[in-house]
Amino acid sequence: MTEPKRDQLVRPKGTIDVLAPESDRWRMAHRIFEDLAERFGYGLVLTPMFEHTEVFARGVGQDTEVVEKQMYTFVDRGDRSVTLRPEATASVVRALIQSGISGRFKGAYWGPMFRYERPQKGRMRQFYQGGVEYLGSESPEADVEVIEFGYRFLEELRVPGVEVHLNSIGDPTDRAAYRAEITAFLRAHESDLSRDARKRIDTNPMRVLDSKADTEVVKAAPVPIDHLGAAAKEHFETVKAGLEVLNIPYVVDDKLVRGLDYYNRTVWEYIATQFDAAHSAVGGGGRYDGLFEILGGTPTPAVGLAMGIDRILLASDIPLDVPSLDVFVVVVDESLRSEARLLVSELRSGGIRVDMSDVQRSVKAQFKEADRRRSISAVVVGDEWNQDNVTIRDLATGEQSLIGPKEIAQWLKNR
RNA sequence: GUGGCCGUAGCUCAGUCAGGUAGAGCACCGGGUUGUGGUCCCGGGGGUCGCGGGUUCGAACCCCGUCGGCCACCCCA
Repeated sequence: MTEPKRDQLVRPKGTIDVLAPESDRWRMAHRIFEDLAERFGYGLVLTPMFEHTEVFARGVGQDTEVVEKQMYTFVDRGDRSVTLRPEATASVVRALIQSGISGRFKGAYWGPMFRYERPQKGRMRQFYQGGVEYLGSESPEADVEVIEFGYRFLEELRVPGVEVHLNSIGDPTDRAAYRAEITAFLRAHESDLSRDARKRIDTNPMRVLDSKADTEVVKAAPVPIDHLGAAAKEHFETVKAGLEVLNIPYVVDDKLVRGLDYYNRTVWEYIATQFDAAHSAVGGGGRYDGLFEILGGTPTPAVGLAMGIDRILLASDIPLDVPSLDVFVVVVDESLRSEARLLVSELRSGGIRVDMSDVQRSVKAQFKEADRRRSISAVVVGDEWNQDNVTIRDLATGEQSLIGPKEIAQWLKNR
């Protein structure tokens, strides 16, 4: 990180700037995400980056960490309380309700999310998520498809050592009975619990299960998966069977509960095992059949996920040294500069990645730049131009030949 | 929000313990090779040592504050 000079302006705490070539990886991640979303049949959903605070307060849950202390909330000039979105699911559901769409709907989104917290690697105040929502279906096949989506995304971005941690937290009716049990258990062990855990006994007892400070105590605690109703139980079994059909490995983690209130039944996280716990969760999702109602819509079953792009790129093995140009045009004779410019323009129109120097420089310097820019080839415009030829050099092998300018595209295809 | 470590050139860092007005490698630019990169050699540009204040004849170095980064907790993406 570069430090600011005197009056220099710097970015806000917990935000990042991403420049090339590092941003090449972001571009690639975005392309893979969009491509995957299209292959899976998810249409693009655009929603505002801020909402009326109420959308998240109600949607995410009043007693969640996110709403209690992480929201970027402010009052705008019209005296409305608005909040920078800490996640997108509540927004997408709000949008669906507002546009009056009902029935099956598959949508994908990509963009920045905001949570006010102490930054650390893989945990920023503005971070990026790509996610999909599968709305209007209570079928376990929808759960399986969404889980597969995230798994393939991580596969295509070459994230090693991914584990799918899977659990079911049941339906609200199952949870009422369960809540009484977990509360009683926690009360009985109250003296051994961390302070934070004790505070949660009344507000959100289930979340004590994944508190790292309380792993010992919680080992013997009752877990939601043992308290599923018949319907939720069957749903979960079908989801597991569906994953097996697709050869998607998973581990059932009966302590996995997620931090947002709207989930029911299936919940899961993708864990990058190469990392410590702090930022090993690179994505996660769950079923949220109750959210439409919470936000004032008609009850609609739904399942969705969010992938943490920042963390995924930290874990990804996608290399940086892929070629970023097909051709770098080297101008030998300044009198041919305009011709070279036109050649660059035509090649670009033909879909080829091309660049050249914007000022006169030595041939050596231009070749150096071609190399530094990770170009596949260098095309020399010099004396040979008068015979309607250019010299094209393969920068990896050093081989070069004389070809006509129109043959460049073909040369690239053949190499 | 709590606790700890750290901030010197674009990057990675040395110099801080024993105060005397800044260094290396890499990167960048130019030349050696007046039309050929990735190797080599030579040269060059670039820093009021994160910022502010204090102590001192003198501060990158000592003290205080502040901003930022990293790590753990918390929680999650």
